[in-house]
Amino acid sequence: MYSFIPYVRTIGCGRYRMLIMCKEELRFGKTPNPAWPPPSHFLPSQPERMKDLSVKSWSAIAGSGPVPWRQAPNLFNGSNLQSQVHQRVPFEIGVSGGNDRFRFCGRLSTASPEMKQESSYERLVNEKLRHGPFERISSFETLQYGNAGVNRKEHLHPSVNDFQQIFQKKDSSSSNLSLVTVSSSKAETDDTQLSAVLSHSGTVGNHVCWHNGMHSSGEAQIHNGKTRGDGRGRNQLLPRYRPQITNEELQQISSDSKSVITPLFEKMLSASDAGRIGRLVLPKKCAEAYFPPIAHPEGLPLKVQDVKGKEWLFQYRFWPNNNSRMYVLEGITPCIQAMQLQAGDVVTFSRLEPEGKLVMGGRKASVVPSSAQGDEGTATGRDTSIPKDDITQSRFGDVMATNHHMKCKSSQSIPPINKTAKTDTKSTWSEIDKPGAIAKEILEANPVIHSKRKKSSLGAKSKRKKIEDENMIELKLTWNEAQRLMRPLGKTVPSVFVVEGCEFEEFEEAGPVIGRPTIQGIDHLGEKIQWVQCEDCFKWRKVPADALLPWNWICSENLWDVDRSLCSVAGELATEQLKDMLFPINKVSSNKEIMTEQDSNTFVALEALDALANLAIQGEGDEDPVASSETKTKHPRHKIGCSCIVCLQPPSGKNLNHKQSCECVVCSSLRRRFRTSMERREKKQMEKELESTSQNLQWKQLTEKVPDIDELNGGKFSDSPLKGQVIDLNIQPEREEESSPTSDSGCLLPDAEGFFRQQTTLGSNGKTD
DNA sequence: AACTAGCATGGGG
DNA sequence: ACCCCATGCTAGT
Repeated sequence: MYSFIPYVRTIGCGRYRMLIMCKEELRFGKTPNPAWPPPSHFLPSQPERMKDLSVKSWSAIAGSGPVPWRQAPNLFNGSNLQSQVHQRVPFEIGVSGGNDRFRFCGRLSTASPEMKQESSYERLVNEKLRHGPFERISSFETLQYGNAGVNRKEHLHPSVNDFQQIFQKKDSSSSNLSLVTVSSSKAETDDTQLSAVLSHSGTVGNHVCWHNGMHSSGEAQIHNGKTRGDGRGRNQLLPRYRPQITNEELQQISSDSKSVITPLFEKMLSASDAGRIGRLVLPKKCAEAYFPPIAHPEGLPLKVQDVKGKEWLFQYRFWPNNNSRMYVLEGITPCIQAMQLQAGDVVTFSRLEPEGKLVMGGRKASVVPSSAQGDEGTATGRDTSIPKDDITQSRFGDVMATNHHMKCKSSQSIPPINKTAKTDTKSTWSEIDKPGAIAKEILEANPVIHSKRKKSSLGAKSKRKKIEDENMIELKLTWNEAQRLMRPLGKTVPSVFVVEGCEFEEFEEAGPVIGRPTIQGIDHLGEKIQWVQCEDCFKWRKVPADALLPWNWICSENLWDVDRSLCSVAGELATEQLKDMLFPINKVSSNKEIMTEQDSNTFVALEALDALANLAIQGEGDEDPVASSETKTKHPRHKIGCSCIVCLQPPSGKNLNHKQSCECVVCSSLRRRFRTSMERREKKQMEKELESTSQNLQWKQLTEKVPDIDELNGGKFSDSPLKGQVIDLNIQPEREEESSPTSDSGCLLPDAEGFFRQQTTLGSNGKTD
């Protein structure tokens, strides 16, 4: 089996978790697939349920045709269905059965010569594929039409009956591939064009793959007299919008056996989508393809049914934006809430046939389409590494493929290839993630991963977010680097608990996620080494620079210096040397304080605190309230001075584990930090005060010389408070002072206090000794 | 002041 | 260079 199962664990550190992959596997993943896996790899044995599905999909296609927008008019309250030409986007359906896999490139709504045309994209793909084992992939014209009894001319105007007849004629036992193409134009009625590319393989166990296709014919939607196509061509939905409705979802939606579901598109909810504003930004292409055409920004009320059958009324509209449009669905909050969706989750839009109802579904980000979990190896002709920096993309491209086999492996479902062409990093989740663990992980992390764009924003919030994201990346890398530490250490058996549906492995004894902090250094030979402190004896030992040490590293684990593998052996690092290493810059000032081992611990603690404060485990309050962190750390086996993340986690505010006089590592470090921040704050405040005083003086002198504004206005406003305000708002220095110090020191203090109070509970008034 | 509607911005594809 | 779209911003309510 074409397996690609990286080592993945959900690592819990409070509410944070981590995806870790084995380096080997990552390497493997990054390696461009030298050859396309044999077709069989892409076509696993078809689960029985897929047969049903294929039938369903098939009938859906036959029955209604994959019209982009076919919602019954009564579904929108507004009856002002524009009569403008509204280009319907064709739906392509491919069928693969057995080892055959076909790809249909044609756009049958257009004249036949165009069927032969491949988009450059398709060409690219074909070129690529033709050199691989996929030579079998058929170009459109090689497929047979004969059985269907539809000649090319007829393609343009078949009736639904044609469809049905075609399918009735289809010998389902035949292993031949039949292709039915239908393009229906009913311009005389509603200008609706119907087009579809259908294919069917009679092979037992075949399945219908489908995806939404769009015309590449150059026909474009027209609105406001403008062409609605974009420069890039509208022949494909972005992969991230391709529907990946799971079988379960499909079944849920089409609980009525007579109804069939046509997945249209889906979208991951952004923060603003899921926000209180209740506006879902619709992908333009999807909106134009599948929603009713709207000519005016006010748009239309749109009835959408949720999977439970409940109907919602949204306002489907657009905003003019840069000579374009932004389509939004307004009033979605109740629906989103009802579906318990949030940012990062996915909303899906489907059409219920034959009613033509729009159906909106939701998928929690933490839910992996079940078929993606089990149907490994159904990959399309795609390559096999994870674009590390584009997991979402990968996920979308790939889960789709494994997802109920509904997507045709056609030109348009191959963006991952395209991606590959660019990045050479490729993978399918199915290949990677047999149990779906990765996908799950990724999906869970999606809000973060998917926030590329969020980073782009320039607002303060976004900047903050960006910083946070960057920090996360940094941490991630660090953790990736330390992945070996993340593995269960020897005999350690983690206890597993579940938080918000996510499994965490808690290493009660083997420690949490971060390895033993070390100090990088250079030994007398000039070689890079690192110093590590024994957890038991606190002596510093020299280990190779590349040694990755468990958090609870002790002397006996000193494999590199057997002579110093006992705690009883003296350390080779003098306190003074250590101090130099720790505080190289503050060498002079540090003379004031004698560096003690406690201090070094504090330093480590500080560093770790800084880096990991946000990661600190939240779990608190369930500890023995009597126990003091001085005598008992969160880890039973840990001792004072342990700088592991768990031990560093200060006691909660609820448990007064620390007294004001507490001298433990954490308390003293926090005390020191607080002192520093206080000093800094006072200094800043003094500076500000000085500055403002001088500015005040200057201002006074100025205003004394400048004629009064009242005088200029004939004294009309001499008593007006506006006078002061106008001045105030524009130049009065106090204004600036008001904001600046507040944001500066003013914030610092509460922060420090809050932090201090919350983290150390050294006193309810936040005072320090 | 809080909320809403809709435009503007700008990073990224 | 152009377009998309997430989200900021702000006038209006």
